[in-house]
Amino acid sequence: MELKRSFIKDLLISEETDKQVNAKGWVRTKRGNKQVAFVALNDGSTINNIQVVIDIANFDENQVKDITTGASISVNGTLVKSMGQGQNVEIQAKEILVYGTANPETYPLQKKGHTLEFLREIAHLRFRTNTFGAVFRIRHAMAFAIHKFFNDKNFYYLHTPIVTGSDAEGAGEMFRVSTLDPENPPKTEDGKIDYAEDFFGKETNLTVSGQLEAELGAMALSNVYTFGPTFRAENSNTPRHLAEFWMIEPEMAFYDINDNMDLAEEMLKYLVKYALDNCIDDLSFLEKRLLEDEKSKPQNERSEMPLIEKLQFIVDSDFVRLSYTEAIDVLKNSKPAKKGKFQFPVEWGIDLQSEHERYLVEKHYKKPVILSDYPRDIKAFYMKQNDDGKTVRAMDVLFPGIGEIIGGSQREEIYDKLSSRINEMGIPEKDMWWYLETRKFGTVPHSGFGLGFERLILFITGMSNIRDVIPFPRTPKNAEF
RNA sequence: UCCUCAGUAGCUCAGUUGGUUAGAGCACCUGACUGUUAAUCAGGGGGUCGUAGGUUCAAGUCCUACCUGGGGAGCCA
Repeated sequence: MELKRSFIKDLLISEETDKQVNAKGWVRTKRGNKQVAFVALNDGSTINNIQVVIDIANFDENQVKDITTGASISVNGTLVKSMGQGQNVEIQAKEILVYGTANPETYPLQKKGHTLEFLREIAHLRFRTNTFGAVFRIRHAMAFAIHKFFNDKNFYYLHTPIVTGSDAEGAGEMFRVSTLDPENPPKTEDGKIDYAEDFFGKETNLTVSGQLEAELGAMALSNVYTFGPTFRAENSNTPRHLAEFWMIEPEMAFYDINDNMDLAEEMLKYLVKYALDNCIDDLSFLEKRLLEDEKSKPQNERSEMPLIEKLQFIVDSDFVRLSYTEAIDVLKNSKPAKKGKFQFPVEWGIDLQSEHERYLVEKHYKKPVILSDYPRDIKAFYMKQNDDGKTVRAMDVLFPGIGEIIGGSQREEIYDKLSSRINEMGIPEKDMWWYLETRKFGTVPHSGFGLGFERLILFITGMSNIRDVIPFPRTPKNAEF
């Protein structure tokens, strides 16, 4: 009789021993001697392996030889209490089917640790390691939690376009989308490429943000959010940037900047708590990994607290809120400013540098910080202007170790003010007619923000390079897999 | 894009002021071991020293350019 396949996650907590079970998965290691072999089997359902015990006398010798690290097998056997230490239950194997072998001489994964840089070169196999298994299970849990959070609050998931003709936002360099022959594109009379001949009849690009379209949705559905891929063709080579990344962008009608900050703080705490409540095995593993990793670092480069404690701290603490202007005062009176330790001098009107943000979050407040009301001249055209004529209702959430995890604002809902700002910044108004019309017909105060999904995952997993929290990273000079 | 460090066996690394046949640990293969937990013990195979030039009697080692990766910065999420 065919046994129904059980997930290892469920077998490991099962009380029903002496029962016939089937498990399928990939071999992590095999140990043993001539009489008995111990196979650690993993199927991705949990970070933990189940031990399969093989009495070699009962099996074909060649078959046992094929069961090596990386091989895929199906095991029928008895779930029994383990005689050895280190696990509660194990499977006493009766029948084993080898689906696919993995030549030990060429299979690149070993039981001993690999560097993350090496594993990135074999991204097709790195899912099979403990670290990446944990990271991608957590990534899934966070995606699910985001939908749950918004659904429970009456937000609608809005699908904004990936291919966009709007190039007005200025969020970054864009990837062109075109079906024209790159060798011999059609030209206009003055010798320029004639995009009227292109697939969409105009220049199109991959989206840099779904915000403007999300605003349109919020002007009828009240609360919407987007959660999709976003593309930036910036030549950024850092552990915090990707050319293709996922972004969550809620947009809320009738929200002012304070409502916006409340929502951002509530959402981040909800997500961190969800991870603590649902991914504790994976988080514990990542915490140990991180501690091990940091042993080789000097004291001042190590984390202030272990991963799980850090996450709990986020859930328990109130985020510090202060205005840009107040932040500048704090920075000016800080020790590093007085001792001339900042590389970039602090002056009202500058865009804060990472060293300034890090000082505020990691040294001064030692908590997440929400900065608001930035100078108008360093922020985007759509942000609501304050009455002082100098600042706009922007807000950034800064996290320790990550920097800016959320950027958002109250939007300018007054037609004349928005229109004149668009003109001041030299954006062609004719391209923005649809955006401006929402301010003509039933405009309302509204707000929204963008959360970089991978930066959230970085924070929650404690990983340090953003290329290790997305399955197949897209970065300058790299689109392998 | 800028600054900086690195690239030596499948992996992680050592390799002295330039000097004989380039080393180690792990992995892998063979053998030993009746319950292992990164199993253990003995033996074995495995290298165009990132690529291309150059200096020198002699280059893994020095010089130049390029490629790739790490860390930092800018742009940002």
